[in-house]
Amino acid sequence: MIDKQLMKLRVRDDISPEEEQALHDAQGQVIDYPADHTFITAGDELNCSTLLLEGILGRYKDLSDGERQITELHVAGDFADLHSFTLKHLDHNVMTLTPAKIVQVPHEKLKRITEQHPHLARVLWFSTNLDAAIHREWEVSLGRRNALQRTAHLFCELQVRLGIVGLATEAEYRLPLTQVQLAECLGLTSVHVNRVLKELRERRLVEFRSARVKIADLAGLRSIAEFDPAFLYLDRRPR
Amino acid sequence: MIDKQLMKLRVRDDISPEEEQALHDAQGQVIDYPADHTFITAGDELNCSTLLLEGILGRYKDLSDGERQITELHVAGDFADLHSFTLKHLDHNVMTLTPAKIVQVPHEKLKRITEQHPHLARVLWFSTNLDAAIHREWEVSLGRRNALQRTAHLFCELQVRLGIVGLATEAEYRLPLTQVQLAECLGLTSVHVNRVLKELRERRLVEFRSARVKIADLAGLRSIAEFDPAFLYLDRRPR
DNA sequence: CGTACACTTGAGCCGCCTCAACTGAGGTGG
DNA sequence: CCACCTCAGTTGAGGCGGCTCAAGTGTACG
Repeated sequence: MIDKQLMKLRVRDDISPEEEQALHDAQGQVIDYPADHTFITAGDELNCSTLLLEGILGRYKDLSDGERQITELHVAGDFADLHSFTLKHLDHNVMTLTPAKIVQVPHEKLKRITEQHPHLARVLWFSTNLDAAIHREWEVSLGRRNALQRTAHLFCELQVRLGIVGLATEAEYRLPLTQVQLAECLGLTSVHVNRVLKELRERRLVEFRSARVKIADLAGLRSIAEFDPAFLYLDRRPR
Repeated sequence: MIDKQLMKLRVRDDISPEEEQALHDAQGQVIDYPADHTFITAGDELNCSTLLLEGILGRYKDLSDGERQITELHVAGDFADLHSFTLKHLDHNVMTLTPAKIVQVPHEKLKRITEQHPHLARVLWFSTNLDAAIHREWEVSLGRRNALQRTAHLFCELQVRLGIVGLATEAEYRLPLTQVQLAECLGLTSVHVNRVLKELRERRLVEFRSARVKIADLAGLRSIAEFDPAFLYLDRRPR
């Protein structure tokens, strides 16, 4: 059930059979959520973390004028709030953007892992640092890339991240998000996202339609986005 | 020498005398760097982390057109690249924005801490998650706040972070950054930062001049920025 | 067959950028 | 001691990328 999480971890690190077992044993309740459901609210006291099995989640913050910024997307295999293990409560909300299946991992079991499996603990620590690296890349997009580059960059990022867990090829992947949700990731309005998607289509780079991303020219897409997958740390760490 | 780091950690957590000793013992070489010096470049293989004792550091990425985005500022007491312990190399550069004194902490010693001091390991893990929370707040600023709010928000953030280590009062703090460097944090041009600073001054909220931030109206400043210090996790974590 | 919701497109506006000129404070060498 | 350079900061004029407002189209679902 946590095979996608293991695929993700094993891209970057060795996971021994004992460590795999420890992860298996850490699993708690499995839950299915509908789309558009906020299941963690900023400030809630948390005693378990959420491992995503299927679907797409978003971490987000709302402002008083109703604007929303999604700060990271999560795909199958991601821990959506592993950081709540050390933070105890979150500074942001977490919602489903599509219907989603998750499994809860009690913090008590994570604590035991830190005490009994130091290497696995470091691997989990790495996972939260990878989330931070994704945040940094989004900061660069939001601060310095224009709407076209920013959108292209997000499609490139998701192609790699979904590819790791077998949910994307170089040519396409399923992405059941609305243009409003994309806009909330990109710091744009949905109207402008719509125009950008049109331009990406007309330039024969990528087509986003009916919940699919069809990449016509991956090299070209990466080129205009200045996409460098280094921030996703795809190389293996020495044990 | 690491007293500011301990001040920072103890705002959020209990640090036992043994743990304090372990941190002391982890210290390696002390180095003084001049201002404007990039001492970690993306991709460099790293075997120690950098604890900042004095000065201000910035994590940043450059784009091909010469634009730069600073993704986080570091102040005395911060680990500037504790995450390099799990990442092994960084996806971004780290530079001094002012003259700075740092102490290196070998990864080998951090590894020993994860094996012998699980609680302290979690505290350090927390520190990197706090950096991620700061990244998220900057994403919100860059994505959804206008130039005035964004600038005000940064001044509020630094007031709290410098206050923790005794380098800021509610009324003022030293901040020897240029307007160009501020612009690189804020995703703006230095010309526009200059106009924003003028407006903040004219509105009697905050004055930034000759390396000092003088806060005329902290409540007002926080109000226009919608600043909520919750993202800095100032509450104590149960042991 | 009506309602809701995602998407699409046009027209006009505005926040921030670009380009450029100028001021002022150090620092340095003749 | 001053002429000169450099670099941070300041200000104005004009342009443009993305926003706002508004009116559509398409489609799924009751």
